[in-house]
Amino acid sequence: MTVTQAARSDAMRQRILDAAFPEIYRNGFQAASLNAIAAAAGVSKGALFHHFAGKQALGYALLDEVVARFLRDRWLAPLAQTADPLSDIQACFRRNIGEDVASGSVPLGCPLNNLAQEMSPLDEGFRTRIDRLYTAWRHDVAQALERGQRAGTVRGDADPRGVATLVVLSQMGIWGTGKSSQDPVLMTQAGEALCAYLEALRP
Amino acid sequence: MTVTQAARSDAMRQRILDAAFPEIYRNGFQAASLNAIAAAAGVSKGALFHHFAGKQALGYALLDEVVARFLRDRWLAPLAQTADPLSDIQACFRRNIGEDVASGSVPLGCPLNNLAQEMSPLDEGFRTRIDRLYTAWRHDVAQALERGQRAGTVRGDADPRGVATLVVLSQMGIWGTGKSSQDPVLMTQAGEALCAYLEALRP
Amino acid sequence: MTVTQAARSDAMRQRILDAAFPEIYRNGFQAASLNAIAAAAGVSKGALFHHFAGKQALGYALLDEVVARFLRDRWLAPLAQTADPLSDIQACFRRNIGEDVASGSVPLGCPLNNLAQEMSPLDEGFRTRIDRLYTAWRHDVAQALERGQRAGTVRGDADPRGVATLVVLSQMGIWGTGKSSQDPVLMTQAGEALCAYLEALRP
Amino acid sequence: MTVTQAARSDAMRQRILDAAFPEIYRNGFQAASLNAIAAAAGVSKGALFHHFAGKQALGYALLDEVVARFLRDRWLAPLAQTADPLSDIQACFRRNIGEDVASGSVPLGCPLNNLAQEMSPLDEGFRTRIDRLYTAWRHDVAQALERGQRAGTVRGDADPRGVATLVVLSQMGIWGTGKSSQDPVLMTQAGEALCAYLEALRP
DNA sequence: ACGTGCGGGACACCCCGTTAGT
DNA sequence: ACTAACGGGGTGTCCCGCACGT
Repeated sequence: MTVTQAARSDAMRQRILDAAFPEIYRNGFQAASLNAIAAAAGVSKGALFHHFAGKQALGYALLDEVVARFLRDRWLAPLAQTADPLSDIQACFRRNIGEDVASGSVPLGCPLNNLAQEMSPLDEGFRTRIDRLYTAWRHDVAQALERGQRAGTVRGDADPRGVATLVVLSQMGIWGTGKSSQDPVLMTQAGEALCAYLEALRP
Repeated sequence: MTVTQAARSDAMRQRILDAAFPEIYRNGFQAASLNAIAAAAGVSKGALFHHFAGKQALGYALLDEVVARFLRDRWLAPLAQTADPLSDIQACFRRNIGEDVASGSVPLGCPLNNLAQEMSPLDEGFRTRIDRLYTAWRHDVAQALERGQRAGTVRGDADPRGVATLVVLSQMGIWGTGKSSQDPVLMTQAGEALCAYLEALRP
Repeated sequence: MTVTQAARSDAMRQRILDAAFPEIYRNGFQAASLNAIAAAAGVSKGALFHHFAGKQALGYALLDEVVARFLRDRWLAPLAQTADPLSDIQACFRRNIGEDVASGSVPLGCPLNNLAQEMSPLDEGFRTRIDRLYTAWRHDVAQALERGQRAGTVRGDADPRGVATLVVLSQMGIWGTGKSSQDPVLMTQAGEALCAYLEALRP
Repeated sequence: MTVTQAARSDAMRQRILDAAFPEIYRNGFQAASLNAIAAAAGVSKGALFHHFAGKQALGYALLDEVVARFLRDRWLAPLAQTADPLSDIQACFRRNIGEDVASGSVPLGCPLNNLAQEMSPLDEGFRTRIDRLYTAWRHDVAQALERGQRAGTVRGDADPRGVATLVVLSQMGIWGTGKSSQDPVLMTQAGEALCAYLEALRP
């Protein structure tokens, strides 16, 4: 009983977020329509407004909850405790590129990068949240590389933070390339170019 | 008479494009307002629709003319006939990053990349034009690298196309990083990470 | 020919104002619906937006044009050149009260006073325009009284500006009384109380 | 227990009314937001609807309780048993005008008059309640004047009801004038014009 | 070639009220 | 007695594009 009301509310909130994600992912934040999101979620606009103070708040929640989880699952978790970060980073890129290519759908790029490019200069709240995610990303990659250096799987003279910056930056570029080229070969080739660079960091 | 009329017409067309560029650069294509563009150009909306069939056509023309020229001047021309491409690419990145950092304004990223991220998945005409520009970019960089290999300034075992892909992709990533971090240091650091990578390609 | 376009435009603008007046008169400015106004005028909302930058601008124009003319015709013109202002002011009150009572419709009060009560504290632009009208009103009444003093129809020891203030203030109060009482007798009695006061100002 | 519960309930009801008064006073009844009122009262909307059947009922209660008390304290009580009504009415106007002027805040007029102007033509329930208050007001002033006539402080040939009507009507007008002019001098001058009129009613 | 008037539609916002639950 | 989730509707704004007319 006590669980019913609160649980139903959270479920509806989640339904809205789940419906908002693809809508915003496809059309961008500004062009996304709250009407469409509400319709996709099977929710009235009143309910949407009840759960989120406005479009901005919905976008913030999307970043803080959905996109952050997306990032954690796809990019951060695989490196959490690795002793051979170069291999795991390479694997991570190859796997994610492979999945995107295999899905065959129109390449929509990286959800986080999409929001970053569109909203960072327009809304400080967005920018802060996005920057926090990218900073965490770079931090985790750098930490993994340091662990690799201690484990002897990464050259000691490599600069973990510089490499981490380039890895994350390359992720942006690779998916951006895929988006405008719609060419799986080119995207794969871009990924391999990065992997080759990483290969050179082995002892 | 005839030449005057035609010249005036072209000038007005150019005024519209020049006004459209910052408007679209700042707000994105979809969020940009034709009213605002016409007002900024000091032109009636009738004139705008006379010169361009619609918003889409204006965007296409912007890409084909303004953005293409922008790309040529800032990134392609410096590599046109170089015999030491690595140095020139490094210089190019450092100069462009330096200018952006020095300008001190809110970082709006790369105009071409902005349109690529926003419009590539939504409009095939945009995607084609954008892809054409990026392909040319990669091609010119690859050619410059080959020239460097022949001149002995680039290691012979480097893959010109792979490196070119990574160079262009890094440009996307560096400016994307700058946009969401608003951190000149980070952006500079990212540029240096790329320069270090290029340094390793010298014989 | 040359007159056609501009004339049609002005006619439509006037249609909108004419439709806006009763809508705002009845419901107040804030509660008035632009949808309803556009529908009553037989005009699309796009056209409405073309002629007036927004609801506020429509309200301003209504004050500056329609209400100002209303005031001039009903209250200012009759006193324009009178030499016996007390009689003319009394006649003016009696006539206007009589018309309102005879119309039999629900008493909606004075359009200017309605806007004054609602919008003066909320919007400085409204307040300024309203104050300008009331100031002109008081000024014209005071001038008429001075003319009467020179003509010997008004006691010389009367204070024209003080009396004018009370006359205008009474107009507000009389129509306010009529609105809430919906009692023609009471409204007439209020008018007569003012007339009696004015009567005491004769030499 | 029972008394505690009932007392708490009444206290909450009062909190709502106390929060509703300024909100409606400032924005008008129609533009006032129940959400804002509930928030200002620190009460959930459910509680609000528990105590009042709807917005209308809340408005009625506000008139019947808060505004009526306001009227009684500021305007009726001072005349309750006076034998020199003219002086007391003058004093009442001067004090109330003085307080409003001294407060220095944006002049929001008379709460009762505000509701009268806005709601009288729109809602019969409002109109009835407002009319009742104004009728009582006029009645009390007339009675005080009659008392003055009997006490010899008011001329015997004055018409108590006519004068009372003009007094109340002037109150409306004076505060209306203050609202749109935002000019303390003008408001004071208006009050003095009324006081001068009353002065002429002394024997 | 260029300007104006105008149309239809979509947008985010947010309101008031009810119902299911505590 | 009181709360929170939720529904449906209406708001002002403003956009893009067309059809005139100059």
